[in-house]
Parts: sequence; structure tokens; C-alpha cells
Amino acid sequence: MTISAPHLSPHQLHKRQRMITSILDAARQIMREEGVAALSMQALARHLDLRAPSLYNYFASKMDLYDALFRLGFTLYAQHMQNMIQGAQSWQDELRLAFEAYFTFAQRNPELYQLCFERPVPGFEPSPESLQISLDLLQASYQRAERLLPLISSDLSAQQIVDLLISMMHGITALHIANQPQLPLGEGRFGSLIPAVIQVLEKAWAKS
Amino acid sequence: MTISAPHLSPHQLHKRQRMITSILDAARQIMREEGVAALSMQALARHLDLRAPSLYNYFASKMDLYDALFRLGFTLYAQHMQNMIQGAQSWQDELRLAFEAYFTFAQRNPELYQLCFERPVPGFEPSPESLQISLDLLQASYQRAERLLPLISSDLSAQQIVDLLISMMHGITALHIANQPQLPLGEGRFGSLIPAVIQVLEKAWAKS
DNA sequence: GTCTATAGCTGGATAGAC
DNA sequence: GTCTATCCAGCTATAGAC
Repeated sequence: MTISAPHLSPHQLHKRQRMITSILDAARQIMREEGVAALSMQALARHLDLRAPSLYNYFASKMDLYDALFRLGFTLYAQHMQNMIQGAQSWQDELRLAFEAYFTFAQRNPELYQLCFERPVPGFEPSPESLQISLDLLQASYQRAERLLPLISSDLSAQQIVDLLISMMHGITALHIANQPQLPLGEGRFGSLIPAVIQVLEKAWAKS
Repeated sequence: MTISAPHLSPHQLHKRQRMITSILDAARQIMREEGVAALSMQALARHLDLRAPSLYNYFASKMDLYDALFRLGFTLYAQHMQNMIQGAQSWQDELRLAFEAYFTFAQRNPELYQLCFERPVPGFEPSPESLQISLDLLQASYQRAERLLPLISSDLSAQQIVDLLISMMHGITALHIANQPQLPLGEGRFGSLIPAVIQVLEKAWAKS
């Protein structure tokens, strides 16, 4: 958890928050350029024109910083997914929008995507509070799937539907990010397969 | 590439090869226990009751060692897949066997799986020769899919079929390894979804 | 082919001055 | 809240003795 800062004036609090944002931004840039596991406090300080010890006024340790990035990743992901699928007019529509949201999030934030959905950093485990954020999001997805269940023809549970979709989105997305990260939505060996996957699912779940 | 050793007697060559195998085995154990990116030459030497400099008689650098592990991973994967699917009696059978082969390979060799199919080690790029091994395997898969194509109903190309299957196998498998690596084939949040995915694909590709 | 010794870094983190 | 100085640990890799 970010170090607490009691008894600060609103102005001081705001300045502190801006600094934290700068640190997280710089950390993301380094992870994107050098690899998620290659982040170091010294390189991070250099990017910010600071000395490394100053960073410890904002984060208690490097793992604490990774933890904040993990929380940021899930928070941004949840917002992005929410924004993208809220206007869906049918379950087919929602399926397509969810795939696109997952994919575009990973493409725009590959460093957060890898940190949150793969396990590239030896020794990093999200804190219980941060893990809870991801579990809450999963729970919300399960509930959304419950409402979708009567519309489709499948003997899977709402949980299984969600986990299956996550698996398929992750399969395509992770391989795209690992192999052709620069290519946009719908292009490349794996990115271009999204319509095919959706077609397969629509065919399997269509009510006759 | 492993350092070449010219002018050795058969006995010496054999001893050398056994040593290389021991090093690779120990490296795999460390990667499995500490994380793929956490491998170090010093820790590796300790496991082998050696000093670190001795390792440089067998591998020119740490990245050279990773490269050998990458090649080993694809070699074992190709053998395992070959053994598993060769007896398939139908395309549905082959589908199921391929999923199970992919999954069991990852489960038994999670460290090689991650090294070969994700990108967890900052700075490591497989050498052209090692990359070629993986590309040859992919090419062979495409050819196998060509023979399968007339049996199913799909407007996808053989390449797309293969890439789609890889995506789906990878999605389920990577999430299983990241979340519940200890659970065997067919169990857990993601591992238990394999039959569901196969059912979806069979339904989509069945000739009417 | 193994070792000791060591160069030369880089890393995380803390103490304490300002 | 920033800095300098520093500790201590670890790392890759090489030189050169045996």
C-alpha cells in the first residue's frame, strides 16, 4: 500500500498525489520498454530526475510499488471494460465488445496487462487488499453473466461462461502481445482471429 | 549455442553431455521454484556443487543457457505432442488429444512452457537457430491442419485453424498454470473447461 | 575442466544531514 | 521531502593458477 500521509493540507495532498502519479507513469514506461521484471528503483529515480531514496517516501518497497501498479491495472481494466460493454444491445454484441475491450486494454497497457494477468515478476505476490479488487471484479462479471444466461443455449454455469470467455480472450491477446504487440485490433496472426472466435461462440450458443 | 567441444573422445563427449544435462535439469528446477526470470549462474552453480565460472565451460553466457532451455522446451513439446496425437482416429479425437497434450506439457514443464510461450525474461531473445526450431514446428502443424481441413466445415485457412487452436489451448493453459498449477488435467477453474471448449469447436466445425 | 580471486556493476534499502 | 553517503548483497563474466 502507498505510504500513508496524515495531517496534510489539501494542497500538500494534491501535490503528493501528483508525484505518485508521476512515479507510476515512469514505472510503466520502464516496464514497457525494458520488460515488466526489469524495473529498478534506481532507473525509476533517474527517469524522474530524483535519487532512489526519495522514492521510499511514496512507496515502502519495490514490491509495494508493484502492488500499486497491480491495483492500477485492475482499476483501469474494470473502467475500460465497463465503458465498452455498457451500450451492448444483444448478447452477441456484448460478446464482441468484451473481446475488443480486453484486447485494446492489453494493447494500450501491455505492461499492466502482463503484471496483472501473467506472473512475470519473481517474488511478487499482490497484497490481500489488491487481490480483493481483482476478485470483486470477477464477482461482478459472474453476476453480469447470470443475466446473460437465459438468452443463450448452453449447459455451462455463469462462472464457467465467464472463465471460458476470459480464457479465450487471454489466449488470443497474450499471444498477440508476445508476438506482434505493435499491430492494432483485428490485425496480425492472433489479433485477426477475434471475429472467428466470436463466430464459433455465437454458433455454439445460439438458440435454435 | 552450447559451446562446441572439438577433438574429444567418445567417452569424454558422453561425460560432457551428461554434465550439460545436469546443468539444464538444475536450471529448470530453479526456474520452477523461484520463477523463470530468477535464474542466476551463482545459484545454479550452488545447486550443482560447483563454482559459477565452471558453468562457462558449457554455456558462453546466461542468455546462451536460456537459449538452450528454449530449444529444449520446443524439442520436448514437439515430441510430446507428436506422441499424443499420432493415434487419433478422427478430427474430434485429434482436437481433444492436442488440447490434452498442450495442457499436460505445460503442467509437467511449467518453467519451459513459460520460457517458450510467454516472455518472462527481460533481455532474452531466442537465437535465430532456436527460433527456427519453433518455426519448423509451426510449419509442420500447418501442414497437419491442411490434411484435416477437408473433414470439417469452416471457412478458415489451415493457418487460421492452427493459430485459433493454439490461442485457445494457451488461454486455458496459461491461466491454469498462473492460478492453480498444482491441479491436474481437467480440474480447476480453467483446466476443467477443456471439454467445454472442445464441445464448442466440434459444434462449430461439424459437417451438417 | 575446475578452481580462487576479482573486476565491475547494479540492485534494494537505510541513516542521517539539510 | 530531498539529498549524500553508505551498507550489504547479489550478479555476470574474466584472468589465470592448478
